[in-house]
Amino acid sequence: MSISPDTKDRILSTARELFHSRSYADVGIKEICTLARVQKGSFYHFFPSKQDLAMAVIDDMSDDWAHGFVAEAFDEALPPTERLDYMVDAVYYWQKAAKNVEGRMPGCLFGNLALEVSTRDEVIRARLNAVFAKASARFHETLDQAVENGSIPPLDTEATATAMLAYLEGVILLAKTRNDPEVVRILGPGIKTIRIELKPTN
Amino acid sequence: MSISPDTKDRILSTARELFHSRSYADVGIKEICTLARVQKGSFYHFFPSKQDLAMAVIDDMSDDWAHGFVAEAFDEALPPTERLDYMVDAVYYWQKAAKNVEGRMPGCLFGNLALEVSTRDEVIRARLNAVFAKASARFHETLDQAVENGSIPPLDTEATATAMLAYLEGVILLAKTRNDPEVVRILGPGIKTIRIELKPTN
DNA sequence: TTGACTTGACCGACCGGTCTAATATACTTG
DNA sequence: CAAGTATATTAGACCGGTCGGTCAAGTCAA
Repeated sequence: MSISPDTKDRILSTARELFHSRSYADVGIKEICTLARVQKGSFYHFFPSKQDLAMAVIDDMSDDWAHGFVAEAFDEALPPTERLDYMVDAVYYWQKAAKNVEGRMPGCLFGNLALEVSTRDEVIRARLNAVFAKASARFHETLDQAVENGSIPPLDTEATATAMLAYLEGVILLAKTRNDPEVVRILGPGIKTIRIELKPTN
Repeated sequence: MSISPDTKDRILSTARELFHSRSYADVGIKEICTLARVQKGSFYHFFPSKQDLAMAVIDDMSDDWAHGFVAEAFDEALPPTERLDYMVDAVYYWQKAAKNVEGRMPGCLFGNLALEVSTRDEVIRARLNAVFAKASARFHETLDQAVENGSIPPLDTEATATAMLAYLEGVILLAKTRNDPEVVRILGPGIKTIRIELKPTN
């Protein structure tokens, strides 16, 4: 078989799909290799361990997000409130599409991995935490702008931003457990009502 | 060795601890047996499979909750708003205590299992869904009473109840990823601000 | 010729689960 | 009560399969 320049990419995207639609522990390297049409030796040429693969998958998807629908959702041209709507809609349509293809709602890869491995693997946990921190920062900017232009009353924008991210993850968790993307559509709008008040600065 | 009448209970509580502090896939039956001081033959005498064990663990913990702090939190004697505070506080102190003992925040067993196995195991997924439905029902009652006694304006109590549960799970997810129970204390109060409006009944 | 990449056999450890034999308890009799 | 029997429980060796990971021998392009 000839050398294909995209071997690493094939491994990465295959692993990403499998980890997302099942779980970290449930997907073996052998299975990834088979689906990616790669031999084990090649795999370990590119990734020293399964843990390294997981890190690469996380980075890969995080980048895709940052340059994909997250960038669109948090477009500075959009009014702050609409950005939240956009985000919820994007999650809804994404999960719905995924369910139509696979029959099951995969949920959020980061959330899935976080709950599965963060008590066992400090390195992965830290990486996932960084991804969440970045996501939270986008909400934070949005809220700061909303407060600045007066569209919402002052509040603890940093805490509320994190709260909104938490809410989104929680909604996805429940929707996945119900295997019903409609949960996202119904509960999603609630994200705009979350408020954490400023701590009195005395 | 003598026959001990609580073999099944030992297996159950050991499995519960291990599943909670690690994950379903990461904990083997052999390890459970060793810690519970039980032989494999005995294990499979009481539980036909690992899946059955998981179901039993879920039921076990669900019952403990229902008769434990959930019953206290949703005590009808408490004003509805205080019940939400109680719930958040309980989660906070519980997670904090667990972290002090084990060094890591275990999060919510149900949430953990839901994200790990619900794409692979319909039976467990359905059971977890039922547990969430029961929890959501408690929030629902609470909100109905709050609306009834006028302490909050009318809203879609059913959807909001689910949204609150989602928020709680999301907060726990983020806290676990940060391995910091303080996240629960800081974001927790936000649960009372979540509102999902009634759909216009036309 | 070098070095990146591929091949696929191989490794020990562990997985969930099975099985037979032993043992303790409970139930039935005389 | 004693003896015998059925049943519940325990003991632990054993099974095929899979796990993450290794390795020596190639194959290719530069």
